[in-house]
Amino acid sequence: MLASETVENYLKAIYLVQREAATDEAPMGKIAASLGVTPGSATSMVKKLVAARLARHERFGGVRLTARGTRAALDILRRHRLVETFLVDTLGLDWSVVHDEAERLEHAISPLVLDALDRHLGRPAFDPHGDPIPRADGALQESEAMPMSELGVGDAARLVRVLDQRGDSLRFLRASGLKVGAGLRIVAIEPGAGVMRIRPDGGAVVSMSTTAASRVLVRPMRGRG
Amino acid sequence: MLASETVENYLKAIYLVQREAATDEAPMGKIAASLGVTPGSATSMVKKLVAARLARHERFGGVRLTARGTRAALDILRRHRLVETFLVDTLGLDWSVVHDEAERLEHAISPLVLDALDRHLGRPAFDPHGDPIPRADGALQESEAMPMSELGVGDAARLVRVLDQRGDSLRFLRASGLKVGAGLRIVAIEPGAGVMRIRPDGGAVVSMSTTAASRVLVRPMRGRG
DNA sequence: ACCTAGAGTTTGAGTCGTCAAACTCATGTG
DNA sequence: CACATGAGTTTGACGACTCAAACTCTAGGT
Ligand SMILES: [Mn+2]
Ligand SMILES: [Mn+2]
Ligand SMILES: [Mn+2]
Ligand SMILES: [Mn+2]
Repeated sequence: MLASETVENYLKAIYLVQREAATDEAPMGKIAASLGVTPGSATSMVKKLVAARLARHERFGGVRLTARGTRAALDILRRHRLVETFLVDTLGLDWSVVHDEAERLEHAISPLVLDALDRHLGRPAFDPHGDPIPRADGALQESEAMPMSELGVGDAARLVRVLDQRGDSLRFLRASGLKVGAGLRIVAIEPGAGVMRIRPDGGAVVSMSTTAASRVLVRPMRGRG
Repeated sequence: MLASETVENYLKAIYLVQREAATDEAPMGKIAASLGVTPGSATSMVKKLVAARLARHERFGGVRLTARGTRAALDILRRHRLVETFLVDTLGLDWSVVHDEAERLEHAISPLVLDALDRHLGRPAFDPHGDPIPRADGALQESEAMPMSELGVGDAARLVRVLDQRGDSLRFLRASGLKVGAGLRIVAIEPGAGVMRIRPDGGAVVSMSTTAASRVLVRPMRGRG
């Protein structure tokens, strides 16, 4: 709203980097990398965010959003994920392309349009990738899930979320029958090769690296192991 | 696409100013005014458009888009009007607010999203204000219509288009029952006061200045005068 | 304790789009 | 025909954002 498109992108990037850091601080280099910008650019923008009381930062330390910064980031994340949901559910686009589209559209959505979109979509709680959609008041509840890579041979599970937003990853998953809500079973693990073999319900067995599998979140089901 | 958001706004503005000029040339001052920018800013941007072969211009003369510039402007106009149609038809927003929303969204719509939107809306030919939507190939057909101000007392007509995009004008028209497609009849004209009185089908008589009425386009119907 | 590799910061410069204010031009009225 | 008026242009400056490259700090290993 008050923030420029660039500031919005930084806030969202810092929020996401911060979430995935153990220390809950976003390293400057990861912020820069996630925005495709040099570390120098990130440093100078973070200075502005600090001046605007949206982030805290001390020289050579990590970046942490303030309450206001976090609130703003969640607002942008809400726009992003509602737009993704709209693009898939209403317009029928593939889940592998909507992230990039939403990356631009998220900045052009007014509160009025956002609310109309939310109502039109039936106030969804999750986006097409299983990411939770922050509510209008900023509430965000992550779903209970574990990395698919932690399952054992014979374990059954339901796919609930895909963290990797890269188009080719998403296209591979869709082509394999691994979509949000799908059931699956681990049929083999090759620790030496770093590969696991997975059978989606009603589909053919596919192989994935365990690192790729660690970015796919599942909810285990009781099923004969 | 290749053009920045600012360049897109200039192209669209020049196109629209050019269309309403008798000479088919856009005066620099009108371009500047329609964008809310100083004449100096418009002059320097037009220089860039000329360098990019999107417009032609000679010092102290009018601005005229090249074929490429016109094509680009029509593409932006298509995005703008399809977005407006979506906001009204799909999201249920009021026609008085969608222009400003579309002014931002039009720059964030990729060809992929545009086509999905077009299909979802049933490839509409007109936007909520009755403005024709340029086709994907750049074809644009203006509808046959005359200013309501040129009707005489007793004439019946159908409202086909509203040129004025100002929110309060549109809210007044909607509140009066004067929406696109509505029938109406002129019940009185006061040339001295510059006012005409109109009765929308099934509604109460309302007064409008003839200048306001000249921005409302109608198609006359055979009806007893 | 040192010292180095890597992470982060600073500086200086460049692009884009804007404005204010000084300037130039075209025109039509006296 | 002069010249005032208004339209358009130029200039110089600024803010927002970016990069390359020089610089500085921190941490880990020896
Ligand atoms: Mn973005
Ligand atoms: Mn998502
Ligand atoms: Mn616009
Ligand atoms: Mn319109």
